[in-house]
Amino acid sequence: MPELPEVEIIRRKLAPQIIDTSIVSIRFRRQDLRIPIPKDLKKRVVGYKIIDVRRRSKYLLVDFANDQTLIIHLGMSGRLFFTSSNRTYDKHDHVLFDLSNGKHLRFQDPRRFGILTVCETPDLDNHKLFSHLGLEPLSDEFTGKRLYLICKRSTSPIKNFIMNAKYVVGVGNIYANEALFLSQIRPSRRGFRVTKTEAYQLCANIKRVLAESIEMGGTSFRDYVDPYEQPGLHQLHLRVYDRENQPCRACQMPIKRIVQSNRSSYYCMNCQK
DNA sequence: CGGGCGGCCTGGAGGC
DNA sequence: TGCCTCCAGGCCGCCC
Repeated sequence: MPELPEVEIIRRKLAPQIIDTSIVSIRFRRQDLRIPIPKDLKKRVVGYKIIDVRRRSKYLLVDFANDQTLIIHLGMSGRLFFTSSNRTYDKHDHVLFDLSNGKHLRFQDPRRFGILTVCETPDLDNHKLFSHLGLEPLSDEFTGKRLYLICKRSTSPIKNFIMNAKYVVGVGNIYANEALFLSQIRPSRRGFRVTKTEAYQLCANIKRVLAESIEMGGTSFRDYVDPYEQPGLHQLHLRVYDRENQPCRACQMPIKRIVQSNRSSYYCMNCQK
């Protein structure tokens, strides 16, 4: 499941291969993703030079020289990878891009929670999918001080809070659990009960788990692979996520699983208060 | 108005 | 081996 680190890895590996090329043709096999793929997408991007590949939250952004930006979201099960032109189709290969440098990219997404759309580059921040988005966790604007100031006002559980894209983007279930473990805070603790010191630690630990995962090539649970279809290694280093009843890596107590807002939360009863 | 939660979607796992 | 149920989860939209 691609969260911020996985999307960032895809961006880094894709960028040097596709910047300065253009899309020669696009073939759609299915257009009914979470949002229907716009009918005029081809017309807006085919034939124009790719000038940048960016990331905002879990969205991958491909900028074209004609001021159009292709917006790609991988949802839960999406994959974007290079392939040979004669490879047989998987039933979930929905979109195929042929590039001017002879490479071919496929967008595959069994669950179809993904998004493929386009907008005028200058309008991106006002786009419906982007206008409400909060801070980038790896940016310098995301600080312990700011995290403390906003979570102080929140009555909701801290885990829900750090997963809320309105405040900080890109932190999904895996990394929220991991960062709270490192910060020794239980996921059920209310935002306003997090102290200033803890908020500073939580901020640092969110940055730390995201950066660690990027270094290890991301977390590959079920679906994630990079553009060369290689899985990451971070799943081997998870401290609490998906480790119910397994010993805590710090104190050996069995890891506990609870459900919050229909999502599994994992924590150590002994280490996290 | 903050925020909880249902629903979208499919494959895989587990129970019987 | 097959059928059923449940679960995974990002994100919008609904609703309290």
